[in-house]
Amino acid sequence: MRVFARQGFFKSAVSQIAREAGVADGTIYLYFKNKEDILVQFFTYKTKLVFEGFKDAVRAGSGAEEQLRNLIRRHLTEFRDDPDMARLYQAEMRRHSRLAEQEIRAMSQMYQDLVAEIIEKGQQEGTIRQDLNPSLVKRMIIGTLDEIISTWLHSGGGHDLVALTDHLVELFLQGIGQGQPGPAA
Amino acid sequence: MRVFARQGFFKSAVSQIAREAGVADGTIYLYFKNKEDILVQFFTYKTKLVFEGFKDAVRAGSGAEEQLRNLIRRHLTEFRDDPDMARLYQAEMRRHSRLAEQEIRAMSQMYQDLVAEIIEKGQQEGTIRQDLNPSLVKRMIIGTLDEIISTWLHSGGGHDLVALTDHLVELFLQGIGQGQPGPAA
Amino acid sequence: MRVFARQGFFKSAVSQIAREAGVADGTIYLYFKNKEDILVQFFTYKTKLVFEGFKDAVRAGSGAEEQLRNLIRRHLTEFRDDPDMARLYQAEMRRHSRLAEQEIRAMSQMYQDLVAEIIEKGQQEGTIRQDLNPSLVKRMIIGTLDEIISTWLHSGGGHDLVALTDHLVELFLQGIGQGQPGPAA
Amino acid sequence: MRVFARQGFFKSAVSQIAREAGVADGTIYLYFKNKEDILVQFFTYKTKLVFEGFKDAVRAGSGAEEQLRNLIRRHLTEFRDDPDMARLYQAEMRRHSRLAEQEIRAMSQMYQDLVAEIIEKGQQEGTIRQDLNPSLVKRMIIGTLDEIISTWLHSGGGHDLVALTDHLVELFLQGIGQGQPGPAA
DNA sequence: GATGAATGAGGATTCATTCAT
DNA sequence: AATGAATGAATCCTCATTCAT
Repeated sequence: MRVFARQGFFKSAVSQIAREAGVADGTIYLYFKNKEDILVQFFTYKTKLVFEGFKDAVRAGSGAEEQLRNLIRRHLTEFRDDPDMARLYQAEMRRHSRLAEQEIRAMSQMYQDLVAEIIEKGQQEGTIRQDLNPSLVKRMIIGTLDEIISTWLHSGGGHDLVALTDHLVELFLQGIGQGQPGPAA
Repeated sequence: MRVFARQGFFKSAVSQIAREAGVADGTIYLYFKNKEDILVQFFTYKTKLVFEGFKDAVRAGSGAEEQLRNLIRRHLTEFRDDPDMARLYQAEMRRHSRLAEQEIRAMSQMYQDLVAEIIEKGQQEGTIRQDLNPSLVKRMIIGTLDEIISTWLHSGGGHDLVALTDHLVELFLQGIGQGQPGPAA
Repeated sequence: MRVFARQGFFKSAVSQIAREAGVADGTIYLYFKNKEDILVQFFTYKTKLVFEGFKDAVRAGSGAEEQLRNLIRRHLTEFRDDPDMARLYQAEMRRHSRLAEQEIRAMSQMYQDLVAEIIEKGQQEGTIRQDLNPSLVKRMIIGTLDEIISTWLHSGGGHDLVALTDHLVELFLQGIGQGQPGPAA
Repeated sequence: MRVFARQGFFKSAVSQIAREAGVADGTIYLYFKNKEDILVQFFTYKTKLVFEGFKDAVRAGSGAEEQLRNLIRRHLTEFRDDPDMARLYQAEMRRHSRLAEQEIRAMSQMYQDLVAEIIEKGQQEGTIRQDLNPSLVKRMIIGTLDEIISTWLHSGGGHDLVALTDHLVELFLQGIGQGQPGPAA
C-alpha cells in the first residue's frame, strides 16, 4: 500500500512491492491473483475495518448531532492517521471502479445507511429536517470530506484535519444561509 | 480525450489516440511533447473555457442565491454535456497533480474566488451568514458536486444531473438541521 | 559536417543539419540522395581538396626529407585548422567503409603514391633505405598521424599539433634504435 | 560482440543480440544497464585480459628489442585471433569515448607504461636512443598497428598479420632513413 | 526550386507473470 | 511454501523520407 500510495498504481512495479514486503517477486503471486488484486484485496480488507469503526462511532453518539459529529471526526481521524490509505482512496479508488466496483458499492451503501440512521434519529428528535434525501445528504457529506482530505493531502498535511470537525458539523446543520429554515426555492 | 476518458491515462496507448484522431502516431508528437502533455494541454485549454462559463453564470445572477444556483446549474450542465471531460476530471485530475499542479491550483483558486464573491454579496444582502470560511464552503460545494457527478457517471448517466440543482442549493443554504438559525455547536 | 562532427553520424538528425544549413528538411533531399550521402559527398569533395594540398606540399620539397616534412606538416595543419573534419575522419570514416569504400581506397592509394614518391626520391638521393615496403611505410606514417590527431582531439586541442612535425620526421627517419643502420634482426 | 562487430553499434538491434545470445530480449537487461553498457562491459572485461597478455609478453623478453618484438607480435596475434574484437576496437572505441573514456584512458596509459618500460630498458642496454618522448613513441607504435590492423580487416583478412612483426620492429628501430644515427633535423 | 507537415516503420526498454528449483 | 531468473508482449517515441503546396 505504501508503494501504491506514493507512486500510484500504474507506476508501481510488483517487484517494488515485493521488496518493500521483504519477499520474492514470485511470492506475491501465491497470495494475490495479479497486480490489481493486491489493491482490491486491500480495499476489501481495509474498508471493512474502517467501516466497523465508523459504525461504532455513530452508535456511540446519543443524539443525531453527536452521531454526525462522531462520524465526521472518526472519518477525518482515520484518514489523518493513515495518509497512505487516504491517498489510495483519493487517487486509485475512482480509477479501478471496474474491478473494485462491488467494494465501492458496498462501501457507498454502508455509508449511506449510516447517514440514513442519523437522519432518521434526528427526525425523530426533531433536530433534523423531514424533507431530506438521504442519498443526497450522504453524497454531500462524503464529497465534502473527500475534498477536504484531498486538499489536506495536497498541502502536505499541514493543518490539523480533525480540527475541522466542528466547523463541518455546523456547516452541514445550519447551511450557509442566514434565513429562516423552511420551504426553499 | 475520448480515449483517455474511456480507458484511463495509463491504459490508453498513444497509437489508439492517433487512430481515433485519424492521424499517424508520429503526428501526435508534432503537437504534444509526450503522452502526458496531451492531457495537460487539454486541461489547460478546457479549464479556461469552462471557467469562463462559470464566471459568466455567476455574474448573470443578481442575488447571492441566484448566483449560487447559476453556478451549480452551470457546473452540472457542463459535466453532463461532456461526460468524457467529466470522467477525466474525476479520474485523472488528481493523479497527474504533479504536472497539472499549476492548472489545478489556478482552477481551485478561481472557484474559490467565485464562491467568495457569492458569499460576500450574500453577506451584504443579509442572505448569507457572516461567519463563513469561504475556503471551507468552496470545498463543500465542489466536493459535493464532484461526488454527485461521480455517482452519476458510475450509474451510467441514468438520472438527470441538472435537475439536482435546486435541491442542492436548498441543502447548502438551509443545511440539514431543523433548527433556529444562529450560532450552533 | 559541423553537426556530424559534434554528435556523430547516427545521433545527428537530418532536421538538425537542415536547420544548421538554414534550409528546410525537404531541401536536403534535392541535393543528397539520403542521410549517408551527405557524408559521402562531403568526403568525396573534401578529400580531393585536401589531397591536392598534400600533393602540392610534397612537390614543393626538393629533397626527400623536406618532402616528408612538408607532407607531415601539411597533414597536421589541415586537421588542426579543421577539427570538425578531423573528428569526422577519425570517427566516421572507418564505420562507413561500406559506402565510402571507393573514396577510402582512392584516398589510401593517393597517400601511398605520395609516400612512394618520397621514398623513391630519397633512395635516388641515398637518404632513404633501399629495402622498404612503401605500403608499410605509408601505414606507419598515416597511422601515427591519425593516432596523434586522435589524442589531440581527445585532449581538447590543448597542445600545438603542428609543432610535432619535426619530432615526427626525426622519429620516422632515425627510428628509435641507437644502433648502426643496416641489416636488422 | 559478434553482432556489434558486424553491423556496428547503431545498426545493431538489442533483439538481434538477444537472439544471437539465445536469450529473450528482456534477459539482456538483467545483466546490462542498457545497450551501450553491453559494449562498455565488454571493453572493460576484454581490455583487462588483453593487457595482461601484453604485459606478460613484454616481461617475457630479456632485451628491449625482444620485448618490443614480443609486444608487437602479441598485439597482432590477439587481434588476428579475434577479428570481431578488432573490428570493435577500430570502429566503436573512438566513438564511445564519452562512456568508455575511463577505459580508454586506462588502456592508453597501460600501453604507454609498457612502451616506457621497453624504452628505459633499451636505454640502459644502449640499444635505444636516449632522446625519446615515450608518449610519442607509444602513439607511433599503437597508431601504426591500428592502421595495419585496419587495412587487414578491410582486405578481408587476406595476408598474414603476424608475419609483419619483424618488419615492423625493424622499421621502428632503424627508421626509414639511410643515415648515420645521431642528432637529426 | 523550396517548403515543412505528415508519415509510420523501427527499436530500446519495462515489467507483470511464470515456473523450474 | 518460497524463490528469482527468465520471459516477451507491449508501448512510447524518434526521425529519415515523402509529397502536396
